[in-house]
Amino acid sequence: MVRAPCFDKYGIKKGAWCEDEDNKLRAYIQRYGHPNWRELPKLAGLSRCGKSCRLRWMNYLRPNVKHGNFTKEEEDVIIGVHNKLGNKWSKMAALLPGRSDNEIKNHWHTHLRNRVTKDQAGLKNDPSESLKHSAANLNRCPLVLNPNLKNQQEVEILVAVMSSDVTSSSSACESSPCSLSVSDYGVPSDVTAQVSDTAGNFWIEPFLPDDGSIISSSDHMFSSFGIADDLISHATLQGYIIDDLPLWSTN
DNA sequence: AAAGCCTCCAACCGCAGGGAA
DNA sequence: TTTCCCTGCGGTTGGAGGCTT
Repeated sequence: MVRAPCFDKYGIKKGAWCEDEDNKLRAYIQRYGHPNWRELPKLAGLSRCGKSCRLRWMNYLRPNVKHGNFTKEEEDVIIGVHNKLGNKWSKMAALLPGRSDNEIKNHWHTHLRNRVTKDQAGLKNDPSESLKHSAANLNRCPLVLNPNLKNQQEVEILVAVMSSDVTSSSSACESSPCSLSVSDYGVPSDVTAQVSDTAGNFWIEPFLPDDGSIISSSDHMFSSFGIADDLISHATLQGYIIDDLPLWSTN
């Protein structure tokens, strides 16, 4: 189910990755990080283009990346966000720790699109029912219900804002959800300061992971939490990074 | 058994945005 | 201000494996 390996006219390898290549890429990134994807393949001894390396890392080799079946809860999140924002796979990936945008996109096209089309066909006789249905999808999100979640209130706010009309989100951002300070969410100020330092170093220095999980989360959250950028403060999100917990458990 | 069709997902491609020079 | 470079995003494709006839 993968493309057959081949070489282009510049000697760049394309197609499926072999285990040896994976090991080289993983080892290099774990040791030096990825300050420059373009240079990385040369330095790591890979006959690949930088883009290909990045993709392989983000979709497959990254620590904590999840493979296999999507849970009902994950699917509900995807459907809910898709209802609100359309094909914003990276936004969905930001809300589903461990899932890549590519995987979400594939899952949508192969499983969810048809399901949603069917649902909507069943609801189209009553447009108001359709709206209720999409809101219900979001409100069923496990991140609201997960009892283990530490920053429950923050997530509730995120979901509440997402559930509101997108067209009003800019004005809404000027009101309470976006203007709330870190302390408003119950994140200790000393911890926040700690994280801010870490975040600052993150941009300057190549990361040198202890266990990989930290990399995963900070990389994930800082680089792609576009929805949160729009709707809630970064400071709020940093709470998740400290804990390095998934937003919800998937069993 | 085998030929043709379908499904699914890893990987590729092109473009847009942001930052540096 | 403009140009160049790099990264990330989203659409699309290739092809292995499963299914149907």
